[in-house]
Amino acid sequence: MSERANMSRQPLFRSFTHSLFMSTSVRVRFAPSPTGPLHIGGVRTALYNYLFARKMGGKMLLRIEDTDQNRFVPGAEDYILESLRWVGIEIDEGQGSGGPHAPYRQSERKDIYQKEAQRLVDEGKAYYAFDTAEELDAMRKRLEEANAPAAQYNAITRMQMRNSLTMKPDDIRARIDAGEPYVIRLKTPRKEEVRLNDIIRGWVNVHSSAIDDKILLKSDGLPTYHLANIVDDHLMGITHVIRGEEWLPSAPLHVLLYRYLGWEDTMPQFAHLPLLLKPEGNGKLSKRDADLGGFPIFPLQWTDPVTGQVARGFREDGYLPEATVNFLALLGWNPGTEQELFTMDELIASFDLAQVHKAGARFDIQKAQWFNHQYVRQRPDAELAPIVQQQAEVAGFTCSAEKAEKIAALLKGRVNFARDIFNEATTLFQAPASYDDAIVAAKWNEDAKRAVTVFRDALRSFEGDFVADTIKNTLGDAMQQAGIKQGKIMQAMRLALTGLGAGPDLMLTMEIIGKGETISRLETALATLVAPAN
RNA sequence: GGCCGAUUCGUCUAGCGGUUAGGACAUCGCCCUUUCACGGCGGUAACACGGGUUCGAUUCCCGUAUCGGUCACCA
Repeated sequence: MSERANMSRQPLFRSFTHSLFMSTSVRVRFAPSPTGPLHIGGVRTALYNYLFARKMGGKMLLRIEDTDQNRFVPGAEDYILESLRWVGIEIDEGQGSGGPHAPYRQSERKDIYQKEAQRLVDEGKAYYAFDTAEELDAMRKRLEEANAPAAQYNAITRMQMRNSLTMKPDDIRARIDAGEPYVIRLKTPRKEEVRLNDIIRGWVNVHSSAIDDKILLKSDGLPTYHLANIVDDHLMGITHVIRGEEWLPSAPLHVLLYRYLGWEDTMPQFAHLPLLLKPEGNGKLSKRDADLGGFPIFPLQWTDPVTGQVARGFREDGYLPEATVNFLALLGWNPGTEQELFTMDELIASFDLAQVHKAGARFDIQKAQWFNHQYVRQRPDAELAPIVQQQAEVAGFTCSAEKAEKIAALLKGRVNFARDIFNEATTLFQAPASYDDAIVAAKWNEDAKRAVTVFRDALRSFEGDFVADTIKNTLGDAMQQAGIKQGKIMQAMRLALTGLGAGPDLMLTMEIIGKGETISRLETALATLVAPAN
């Protein structure tokens, strides 16, 4: 008795403090299930929660919803934490950060849910059910054959099933004492209109007859999502539940639960976010789309601990966190202005739940690439340099920090991904091993040969700083003296130096490879290339 | 199928009774340039359909269609 009283005191106390804080402080939570890598849609949900929390000066919580022991995947929780950290979502309270409502892992809060479920049973708002999986199947089959509107365990069918509403009290006690497995089901009212005012969607009405007698507590003693999320949101003082649209159909059930648990006056407000859809075709975005389209739908790379299969991640694919966030933020929300590029602080400043779009958004990786392009070109050269340097070293070249920085400056505006800078820069490390045949045929003629020869000679006697400006002057003067129109021979010059017909600024290219290498490449070209037959 | 939700250029979206229906991505063209890009400028391109309400509907209401979600001892 005293133990029981003691147990119920804590939640009551929390409930009281909760209502005190309610009016002054927004508290939101991101509550993923550690069943694998966090989907990019989950990251967006977390982001919207975070933006809202920061905007309102509130708190962002992280709760791990691991009430399904069968679906537990090792490493998934760490993956979630690391993903949020990578995109820059800071957790104020919760798993990994601690806080006054610990533990934040639902599997460690078992007793709390059991007590609340028991309370509902005691108050006649829920009941024990002993039906086996086979009996449930049989019931559904029977109802389907009878063309019942809905094959569900509800106010009508519950009286034909094996539960504490149909069985004798002694029998019930005996079965429980004997350890027979049972679940606790919500006694959903037969006729009742359940209303809910969604921040994004407005009023949503559902008749209770459409809600079945949901299982609240499973036979393994753990709660289902429905019970756990209500109990925790209440105890943790959550003021706004911002989650995916897939929860909208069960939201009325949640309202009912708040009511039955006696917490309706402090019930959080709901906001159901639109879903992320496949780039083309029907349905929601899935891993299959990622494999097919060759793009990531997970924030970080993930290796399945069982199959060893690797799923690509935004981070490993070269997306910058700020680009990922910017892209995600605008997938379903927009401030109504024409601004496209936002820092996290700017997102926070302009974010508004009421402006979240209602319809699902197709996932368009091209837009993500464009955002990445914007952020790559904005990045200081010094920050891009180490990436270039590392790739160069992996490829077997030596590359000074200075050179890497120059390369970054030369190429960052041309690429979508930082790693493509090096891919476009190979001619800056290596003399051409071959020459583009089409360009040779079109541009390598007597004038070109003479131009390259004259320029080489000019460089041999060149003194001073070998930089773009002086190189340009040297080339210009040499061509003028030789009576050659510069425009006519530039592609041949590029061909001689890089073997290619296209590329970044040639003067800067020469500056980066240096005078000696420039002369050497020109000589090699003169020795190797023959003019076409005419 | 029942229930819930949604529906503006190919895509992301602005619009909240009267607009030449705006922006961005993509696409096309032009300019810039030694080239390819980048960048700049410009073009093509949308209110799902049918009824109402209204002097007037992209906007409000009702149907239809289509799409999405959901109907587990998963979240």
